[in-house]
Amino acid sequence: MGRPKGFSADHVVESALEAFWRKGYAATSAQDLVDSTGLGRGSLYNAFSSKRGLFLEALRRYDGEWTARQAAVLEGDGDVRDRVREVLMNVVDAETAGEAGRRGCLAVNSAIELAGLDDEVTRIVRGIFRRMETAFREALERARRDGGIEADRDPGELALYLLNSMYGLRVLGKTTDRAALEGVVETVIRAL
Amino acid sequence: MGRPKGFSADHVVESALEAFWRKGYAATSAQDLVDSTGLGRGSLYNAFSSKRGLFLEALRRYDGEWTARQAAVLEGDGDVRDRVREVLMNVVDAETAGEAGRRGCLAVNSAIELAGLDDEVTRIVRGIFRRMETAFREALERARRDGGIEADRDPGELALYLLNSMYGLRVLGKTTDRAALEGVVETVIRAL
DNA sequence: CTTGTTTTGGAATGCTCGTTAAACAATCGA
DNA sequence: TCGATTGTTTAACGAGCATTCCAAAACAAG
Repeated sequence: MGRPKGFSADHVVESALEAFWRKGYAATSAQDLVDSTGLGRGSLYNAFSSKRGLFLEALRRYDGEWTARQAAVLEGDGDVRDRVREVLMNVVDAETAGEAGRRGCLAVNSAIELAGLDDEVTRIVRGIFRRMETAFREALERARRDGGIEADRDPGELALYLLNSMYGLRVLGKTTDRAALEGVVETVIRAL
Repeated sequence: MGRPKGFSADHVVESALEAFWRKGYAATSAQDLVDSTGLGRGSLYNAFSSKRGLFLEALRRYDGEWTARQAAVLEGDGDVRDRVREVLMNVVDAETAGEAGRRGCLAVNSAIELAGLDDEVTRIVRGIFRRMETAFREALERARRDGGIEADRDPGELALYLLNSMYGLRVLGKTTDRAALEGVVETVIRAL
């Protein structure tokens, strides 16, 4: 009953995600969201209850898309080093993609801007970090059983090490050229 | 000539630095700066020309203090791994310092929030990154001459690797407990 | 068609933002 | 002592903020 919505909530969240990703939470205004989603203010506030509500939705969407895709790479078959390289090179690619590049990772950006200041954001970000850490760890555990890495290495410690390196790339990616980032990726993998 | 200033510019920049460090650039208001520095608005805008001007000053101060201190550790004597460990553990200490902790690194925070959006900020941040990278590289070059690390390693590549790891710690530090961060530090150093 | 319900677009709200203006206070050289 | 100069204080500014409200519009059910 009632008038049907004239927009797809998925598409709106996607547009909002783009805006928040590019400028951060505080610097993205309600007007920016109106412009980027194409909705009127009323519709926006009717569908999502506030700017923060829309942001949380966008952050969850980011988790469901980008994080899921990266985790899936680690769940695939093949040498663990190759899979880790693919994940890290996906980051390098994203950061050096020209027009759409240098946006960082929304989870990292949000951790820097809002962790410790907004509990729900902190919770979601922690979830994203943990999800990637688990994906790394499970890939390393499988590799250890298959002889892909030596038996005396600790998959848990190495997983956190890889997570640390990956998020380091998101920071260095802001100012560093592609060749240098590729060098870092190789050095990181050599330690496995 | 004229009325003398009733405040120390150094102290004001220091207070502003604390405020920007805790909440970021956009989320720190002019009122926040008035409160944290104790100056009136007029005096603030008379001494520094704008919120952005004060922020740039704070960022330069951060470079002159924290970055300089970390670089100095790398210039000291002793095993290069011990010196690198000290630098990385300084980061872990800062992130897990309770009340004053989890603020991240102002250069990293600013890179995430403003790199690519503000040219002068980008320039300063790039300078800070380069300064730390150089400090790492020179320490590694000395170690390679002294036999501290093997002769076939590339100090330039390793320096960027360490920079990457250090800034990764600033991200993970937002949500990760101390023991895990210490584990990362050891894994990073083992790769040297 | 009417009635009930929901969405829509945009004007309007109160508030806070970064910044400026102006009157007043403190110091200096003469 | 007095004018020139600079710092301080506070009120005020226009702009933009997130959010709310409301009348018109679009549907479903009866």
